[in-house]
Amino acid sequence: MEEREISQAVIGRLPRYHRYLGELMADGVERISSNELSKRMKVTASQIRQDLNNFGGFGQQGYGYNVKYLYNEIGKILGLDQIHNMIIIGTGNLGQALANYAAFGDRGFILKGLFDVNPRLQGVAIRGVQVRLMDELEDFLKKNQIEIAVLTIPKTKALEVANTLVNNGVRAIWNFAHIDLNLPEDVIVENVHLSESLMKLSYNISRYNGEHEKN
Amino acid sequence: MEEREISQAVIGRLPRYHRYLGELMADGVERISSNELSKRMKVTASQIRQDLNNFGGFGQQGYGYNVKYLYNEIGKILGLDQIHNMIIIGTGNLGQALANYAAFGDRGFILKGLFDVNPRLQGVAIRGVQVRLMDELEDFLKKNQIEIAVLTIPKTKALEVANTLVNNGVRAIWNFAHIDLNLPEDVIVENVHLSESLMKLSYNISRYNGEHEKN
DNA sequence: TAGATTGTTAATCGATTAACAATC
DNA sequence: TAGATTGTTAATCGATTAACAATC
Repeated sequence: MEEREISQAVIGRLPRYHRYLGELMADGVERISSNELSKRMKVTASQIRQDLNNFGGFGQQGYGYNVKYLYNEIGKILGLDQIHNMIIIGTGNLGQALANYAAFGDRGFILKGLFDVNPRLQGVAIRGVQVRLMDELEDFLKKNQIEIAVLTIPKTKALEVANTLVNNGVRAIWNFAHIDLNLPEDVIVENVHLSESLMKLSYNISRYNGEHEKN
Repeated sequence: MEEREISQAVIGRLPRYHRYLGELMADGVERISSNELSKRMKVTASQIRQDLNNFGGFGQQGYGYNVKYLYNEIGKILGLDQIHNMIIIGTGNLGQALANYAAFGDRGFILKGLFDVNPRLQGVAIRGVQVRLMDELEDFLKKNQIEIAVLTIPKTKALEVANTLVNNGVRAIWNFAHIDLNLPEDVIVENVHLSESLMKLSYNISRYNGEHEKN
């Protein structure tokens, strides 16, 4: 049962395929060839076919791909057909923004709890989920099966909290803290480092200004 | 003056070097070798040296790198020594979260304006910057030199607003809308597609559950 | 059947790693 | 000077693209 790893480069492109296929579906398009999709997405048709064939043959020669079918299949590959129980740690601006982002629920990411250190937030409810204090976290985790935790807290507390999460069964962390969490190998960490994203933007501005000439 | 492009793979790593060097500085570390940094960051020493040497020789044989100097040099490469005037379009939860993120200011990203369609937000101030209605946007852009616009609005309006921005001198867009903005080549777009990030997380959970076996 | 388009193998390209001479 | 470590060239690895036979 030797299984070749699929590269993160490929995985990183799947959500974008999924998005485009969703749009095509909404536009009532029934089928699409790799060539036409390639034009819309500005990637090569070759890459699309290679990427998809990591997971199986979803198309048909001479026809192309059925949009709805491919959309669903990619959804399954991404685990969007499953329910994922989720909590958010840190109910500041960013935590609230994510809590309010209803679209996550549509994709099977169910918000089960909100936590914060600030007692003034205690009992406040966002989308029907009330904010709990951090000292309730461990107990809550023992009583509820939580798969994903969203970390929107300052980096100083992030590692400590992450360890608590992992020790109580959390399998995956969506990390917005500006720190690399060093956790056991089997814990999935997906980082969103906003300041690093802004720095890349900044670099590219300077590049266009010609500030990177070597002399 | 032929200039070889530096790959986005390299650029993508610079902010992380910068972050680690900042931490080393805070810890009072004066110098570091590529080898020791490689252990901390879990990348190869070779990659660190190759990456840095795209921009010049910042180290010294037999000594390593001066932490503070390298931190500053990478900061310059990333354009963090420059002032970048910035506005945020869409003052919902996410827009507010970003507006409140004070650390951006420290790095030279100055919040000059906030805009929203919702009249109830008009005049509300966040960090001393008041929210304006969208119909003031064009006039505001003509009167102020804005380099970066943060787009935290629904995807339906994003492209239209982006065009207005670009037509009025905005050079770079930090795009949080779930859409690919097709803009002129010289406009820098840095996408933060949160739902795609969450899908990657989700894929990796399923992968660990062994749900991706081919049979 | 003829045309279209996939799935897949082979070729190319680029990025990462290894090795080592230069030099502090 | 001897030891350490860079800067840089060469080797390897992996990802992307091209090509085309298989097949709907």
